[in-house]
Amino acid sequence: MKTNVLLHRLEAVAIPTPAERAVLGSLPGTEKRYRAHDDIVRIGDRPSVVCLMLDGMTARYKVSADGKRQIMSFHIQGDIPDLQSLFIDVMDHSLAALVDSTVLTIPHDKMLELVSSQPRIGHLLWRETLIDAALFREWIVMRDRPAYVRVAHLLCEQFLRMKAVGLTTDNSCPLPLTQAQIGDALGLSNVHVNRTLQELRAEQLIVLEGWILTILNFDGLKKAGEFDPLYLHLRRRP
Amino acid sequence: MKTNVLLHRLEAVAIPTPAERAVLGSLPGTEKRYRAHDDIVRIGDRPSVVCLMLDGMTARYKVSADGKRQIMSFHIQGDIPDLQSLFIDVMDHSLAALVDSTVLTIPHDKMLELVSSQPRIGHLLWRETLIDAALFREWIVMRDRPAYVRVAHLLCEQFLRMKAVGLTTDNSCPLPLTQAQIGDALGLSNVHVNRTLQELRAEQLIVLEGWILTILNFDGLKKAGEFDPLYLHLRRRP
DNA sequence: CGCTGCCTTGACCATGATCAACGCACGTGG
DNA sequence: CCACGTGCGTTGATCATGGTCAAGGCAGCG
Repeated sequence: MKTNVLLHRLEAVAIPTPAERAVLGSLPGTEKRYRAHDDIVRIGDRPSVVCLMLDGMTARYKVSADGKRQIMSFHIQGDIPDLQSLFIDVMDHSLAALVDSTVLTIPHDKMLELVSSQPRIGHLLWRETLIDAALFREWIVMRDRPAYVRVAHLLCEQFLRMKAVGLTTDNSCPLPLTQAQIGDALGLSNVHVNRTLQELRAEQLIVLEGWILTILNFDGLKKAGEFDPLYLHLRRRP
Repeated sequence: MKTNVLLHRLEAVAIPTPAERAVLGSLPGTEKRYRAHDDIVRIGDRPSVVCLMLDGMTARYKVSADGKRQIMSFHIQGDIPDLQSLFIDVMDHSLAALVDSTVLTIPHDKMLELVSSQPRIGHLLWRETLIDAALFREWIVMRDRPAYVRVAHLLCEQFLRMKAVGLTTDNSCPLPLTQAQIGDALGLSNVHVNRTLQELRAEQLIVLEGWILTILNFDGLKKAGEFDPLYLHLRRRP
């Protein structure tokens, strides 16, 4: 079932009933593949589907007045980056694949049926969008910290989000981002990202090469990034 | 009816049915007053109510590692700044009154009854939280622009949000913020906010005195702030 | 073999922080 | 009614974080 990634996501918070599982499992959708750098949705679009990420990595972004790309969030499997389009007609930002990625596009009307017939799933999806917002808030705050803190913080966040969906092995996770893309997300130049990563490497906190991040000292990295995972709301089901 | 401000907010998007109006009107809540600087909810709290703002101005904030207050959003009448607590148990930030403010606290269970019995209202409230998120995204992007742009942008945003709830008169709106608070929101020092405001005044774009903002040249201010209101999703009902 | 994309390094520079001080309005108490 | 304190706005001087520009290296790929 392609919607397993979604089921898995929701299961972290509440145990689905058999009925809910059935409805989720029968959600119709079309699998689509995008190449790195492809736009999936563009600012100004009025989508009639949402995208459930199955594989790869995408980013929401805007282009600011001086032409710089500003990344506002990264998305991995189980995320529905454009869920907002269910209730807000016009996209106020774009969504692009950063590496080759697979998404399941699900028509708005099917999603609306889902949240109407299964209100609890609706609430869990609502919750997901609220956590999105929590990440945005954290990113606002982090923009005021020095580059060293910002980079360390981002690495902590990415690792824990990867871990939550089972994409980590030991202390490693995929991180298919160029230093320029990290810069676009943190508001730093690629040059400065490079220098900051070197610092973190020199301190034996991380290894980052070939799209793989390995965290050698998570406590150290957390301290470097002033990182408190509270805002991720990763709490497992009580 | 104290929930009129909420009804008014939702009416901007969809015409409520008589049943919906009735349910909204009978929402039970307790009016509470806060003085300037009071915390309404604190990071780490597990609220059992949400706060519908009736009057005044509040801000969500966190305190970063070096002790600086980081404001992430401003809230005015009709907003429910802590609506997220309906679905996320622990607060990941605090909410404070910036001036003397009045809120209506509504128990979670009443809100849950509301969104269950009136799904369309639920969807409109969901939409409100999605617009919140859109503002957060915009703030992330703006953090990369120079101080002059950031300040102009914030003034545009505040004016339009005030206008949407009917708090403007001609080209003026209340703006009960100290320059230090503006700085906390924009990631600028109070000193630099001061200098930037002087620039905007010198260019005959604004008058800002005694908590009242007057926009002398809205087009000019929009240009200065690289401001495009798309992200506010202020569209009136079609 | 020669692109092209990405990482790396060095030199210089600007935006905005910090520190310090002062003015001014307002409120409070003697 | 005046003295004082406090909060806020204003100004000047200095400094640092991180941007920009420029160049080179290296690996993968057509």
